[in-house]
Amino acid sequence: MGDLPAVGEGKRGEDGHLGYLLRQAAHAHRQRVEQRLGDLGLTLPQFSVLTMLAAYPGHSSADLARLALVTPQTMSVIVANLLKAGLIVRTPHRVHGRIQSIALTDAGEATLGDAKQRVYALEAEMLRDLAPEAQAAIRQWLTRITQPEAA
Amino acid sequence: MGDLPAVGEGKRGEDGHLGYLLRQAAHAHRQRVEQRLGDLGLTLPQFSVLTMLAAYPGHSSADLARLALVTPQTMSVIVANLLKAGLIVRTPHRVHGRIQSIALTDAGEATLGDAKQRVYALEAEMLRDLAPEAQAAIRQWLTRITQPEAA
DNA sequence: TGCCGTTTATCAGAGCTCTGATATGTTATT
DNA sequence: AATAACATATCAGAGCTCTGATAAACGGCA
Repeated sequence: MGDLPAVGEGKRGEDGHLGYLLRQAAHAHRQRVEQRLGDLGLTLPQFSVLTMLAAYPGHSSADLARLALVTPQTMSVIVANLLKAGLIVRTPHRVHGRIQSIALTDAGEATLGDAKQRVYALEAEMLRDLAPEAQAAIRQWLTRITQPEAA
Repeated sequence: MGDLPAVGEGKRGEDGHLGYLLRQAAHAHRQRVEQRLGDLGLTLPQFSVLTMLAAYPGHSSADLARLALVTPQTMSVIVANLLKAGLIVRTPHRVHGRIQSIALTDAGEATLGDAKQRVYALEAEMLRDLAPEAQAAIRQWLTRITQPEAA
């Protein structure tokens, strides 16, 4: 029944299917991030949401969902867990009675500051020894296939 | 409180963080695949497992977990759902009393054949109009950051 | 032979993600 | 003013993914 190939060999390497490579790369990165964020009790999606809130404060869960390209239900779960951890607070919107504006707490700011250093160091590692043209090609491609029209 | 950027603009585009771009690209691809596989009732992880079993038949759930870079528990869930759908079967290993060898059923083969055409067409779309050097750079990078040493 | 470490499989609990459905509040149309 | 359309939030159910713990079967070594 044949032996199994090692990571990076044959179909598990550069000859593999792009979807497979893409999934594994994203997965490996997430694992590395959450390993380094373990003692902060922060997941990668949670880190993303905190980062978004720091850049665009006062927005709603629905806004964040659009920003992260996830459904409102998904964002609702992440927001609930951040609330439970005391890293964000929700206040009723002044004008719109249904909207809940979200902002970072002091604890949220502090945790985000800690986490950013670690995550950004990891990102620099990913690009180490990469030619500028290669970096540009990768960024362009990732951006392109994220667009709905790339279908 | 400022407006939100559109997909592909500012931090949501080529200037964004790599981890963010990587996550969104993998996510967008998965969504597109599962949309096209919807009538087969197949998810992307399930498709991956069927493909692996076609290439390396007779292996165990633990083998598949190593192949897909996921934990045995995760693979156990996927295998259970494929069993429930009748796309795979498990038989006790001849020599080793604990191992369960897994193989595709006829239904599994047929479903995989259907799915492959759609998924591969999607992959070709992702690479359309891409220079060979850019393709190579992307494949190399994805392979590299999947390796544990890329940390 | 008997114990120890490894491998396989599985149970429990948690977070992220989806689709589908429902309730409520806002805005536009008639 | 009443209705329709839209946005926000939430509940329910499902699949994927993890960590941690447990049990069973195999292999090697004292």
